[in-house]
Amino acid sequence: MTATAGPRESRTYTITELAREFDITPRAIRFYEDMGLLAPGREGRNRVYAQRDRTRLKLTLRGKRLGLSLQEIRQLVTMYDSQSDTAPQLQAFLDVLAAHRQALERQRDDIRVTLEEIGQHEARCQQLLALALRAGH
Amino acid sequence: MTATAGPRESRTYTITELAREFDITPRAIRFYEDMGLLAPGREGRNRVYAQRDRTRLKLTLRGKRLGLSLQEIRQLVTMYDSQSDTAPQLQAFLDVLAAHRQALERQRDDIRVTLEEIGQHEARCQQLLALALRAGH
DNA sequence: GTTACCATTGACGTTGACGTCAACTGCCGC
DNA sequence: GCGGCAGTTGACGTCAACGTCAATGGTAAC
Repeated sequence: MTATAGPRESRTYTITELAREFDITPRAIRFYEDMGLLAPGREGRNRVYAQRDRTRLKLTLRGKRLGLSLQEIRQLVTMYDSQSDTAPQLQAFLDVLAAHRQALERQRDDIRVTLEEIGQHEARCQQLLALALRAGH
Repeated sequence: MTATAGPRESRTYTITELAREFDITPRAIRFYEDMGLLAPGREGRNRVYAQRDRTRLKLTLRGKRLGLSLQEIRQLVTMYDSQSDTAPQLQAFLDVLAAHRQALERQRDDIRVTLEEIGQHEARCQQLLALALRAGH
């Protein structure tokens, strides 16, 4: 079996591989682990990251880009992973999801408005630039 | 003139008024001033905020919700305000705008993806919740 | 005129998210 | 068997964004 090691055989990653891929430092990745966001396997003392860890790291960085704190990200990621089954748990999960949905929708509106404003500024700048070039000519 | 003081007569605001309106502390508003984001007038020692200041504060908070640092916000706001007129200035402004547009579009995509995921989780939770309630009955 | 209440100005404290540095280990090539 | 290099674990430093506290000042109410 496993002749020549197929391509989707659950690749693993080293810490610097992930660091380079996502353009962060190994220190940051270890810090995320301290914060409970990652739990990679070990090979001796060294960390080995599976696809699952890589995905969680990706989610973490996306959360950061959205302005979430690491604690909030941990809440979300662990809730995503853990299988809740009792009704109160599920309801609590739904509440958290609704809150995040609301925050994201507000943020989406902020972005929409800001993009519109940027468009206006760009148009105005283009006009002024054309004028300046014609005058400078 | 100015009988009964018309409504859009360039109202001014006190610091706590703005703080309450935007649900932040006066301390934060003063801090934004220290960072060069606001420059309210004075009446004796006390700060008086005009519409212009209120707008800048609004922009600041929106920038914060989008994850910008106060320094980045200052760059943007002061560029918005200052009238550039030379061609290099205008070009630099356009470059900054383009960079921010790109960042915002990426963020918008992040939000879109995250909202989709939240929707999936919500649907799954609803199903499980229905099951749990039926079982618990 | 004195109490009560905002507002202001420092100065220092705090929290989150890492950076930096030191001391060590394990492995690889020669 | 020895550099060299990646990785690890603490411990401490740092920076942004405020919070908190003390001392002071104006002013409106009583």
